[in-house]
Amino acid sequence: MNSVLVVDDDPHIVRALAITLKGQGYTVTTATDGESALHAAAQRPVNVVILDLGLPDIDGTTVIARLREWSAVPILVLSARHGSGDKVEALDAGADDYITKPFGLDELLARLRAILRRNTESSGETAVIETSSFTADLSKRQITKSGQDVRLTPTEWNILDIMVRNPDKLITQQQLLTEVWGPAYAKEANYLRVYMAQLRRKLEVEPGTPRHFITEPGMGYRFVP
Amino acid sequence: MNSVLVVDDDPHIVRALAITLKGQGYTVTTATDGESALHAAAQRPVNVVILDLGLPDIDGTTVIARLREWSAVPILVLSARHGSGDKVEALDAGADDYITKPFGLDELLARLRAILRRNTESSGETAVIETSSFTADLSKRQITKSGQDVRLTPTEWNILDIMVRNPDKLITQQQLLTEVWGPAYAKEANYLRVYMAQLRRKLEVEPGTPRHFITEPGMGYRFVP
DNA sequence: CCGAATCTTGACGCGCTCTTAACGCGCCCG
DNA sequence: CGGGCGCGTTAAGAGCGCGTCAAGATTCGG
Repeated sequence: MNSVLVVDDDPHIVRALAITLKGQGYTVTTATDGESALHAAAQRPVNVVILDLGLPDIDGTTVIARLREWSAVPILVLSARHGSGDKVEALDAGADDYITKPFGLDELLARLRAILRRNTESSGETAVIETSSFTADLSKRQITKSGQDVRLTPTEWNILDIMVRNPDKLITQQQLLTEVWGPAYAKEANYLRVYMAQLRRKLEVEPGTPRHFITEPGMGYRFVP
Repeated sequence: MNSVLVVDDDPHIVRALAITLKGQGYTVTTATDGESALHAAAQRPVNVVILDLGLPDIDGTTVIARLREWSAVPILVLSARHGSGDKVEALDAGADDYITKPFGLDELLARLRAILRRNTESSGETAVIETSSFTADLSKRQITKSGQDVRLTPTEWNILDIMVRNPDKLITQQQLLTEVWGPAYAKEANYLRVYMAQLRRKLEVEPGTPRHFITEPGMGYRFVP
């Protein structure tokens, strides 16, 4: 899922971090000097770099600067030095966070989560659902059918949103009614029939014989991509 | 330029930080407890929040969570406690960075710069947006329409900025209102109608039939280049 | 302290969406 | 075989959301 590049000149630290991170579900690549770190980062895109400043060959700040020449990958810096001069230098060179050794593993992991959260949020995951007759982009709130944009009213969109987020799953009428209109309308099955017809007319190839918005008689509806 | 909200229960620290930050060119708002901090953030959008965890009324982690309910503003946490438990809690609640007191001012400023750099980098990928009727240069804050420069008021610009940074994406009215006016104005859909009309009159070829600032009835607006 | 630009606020009309009711059809069950 | 229930379809009135305009309030610069 998330890939991390760990760079430290001490093999023990590298190994300990690698084991911990793998245990958390990260994919881990390692390097013990600046050159191989830059090489590794160029070989395979990573989601975040954990970088020790005290490397044998290149100065840590230089590594950051060289990385920043072509990559915007988040960098989390480790350092044994407590002086604030190093911190300022590293952060201004383009690092995203800075921890001084010795550090708690839980803190490192928390900062890692914070960095990754920021990153995935801003890049905006594109959740796109495709069917044989239309395409739905949930983040853009946009529907396309054979190249043509389809306009949905708010209520239509609410229903579609729920259906599409639960593919192949049966959704009872009460679920839909309470989610869209509120619990007070749980008995108004009429509304559903009207709006399901609207959706089918707008999105199905043959609204008469629906292929994606399936009625399960007596129970509810089912969306099949 | 960049606005900072400083929250700390110690007025001395608040004042010292405010003076330092203003000296760096930031616009500074202050608060000495959680409630007024949330209120201040709701009144007017800020670019970053500096938050002390030890507030007299609300727990710092709760303040973070309440802020995160509606805002993605970066949060830099200060704390007197060194235990890693607090750090993990605050970071997982949605904070972006964490410094323990006492801290060096230069380190604080460096971390602030790192946070703000991240924020503007990720959003400001394409500086220039072109459409069939006008050209927008986000870094220069300049709009050109058929060779002629167009003057936009600050509010007009804020709206255009948000729309243009999210092309083809539907932006709900609440999103626009909270981003531009603050969450306190989330219900004032009137403002949007007025300003959207202004933008269309200034930027669209036919303001009556807009091609770039599209209304999605009942949902929001969409910018299509 | 004054003037201009900008923001806020209210009123009005139009179009669209939601609501609601009526009708026909097919299926299940008596 | 016939009645009832559930579902799909259609249509029409009511209400709401949107665009527009204009005037008062506020801010900002000179």
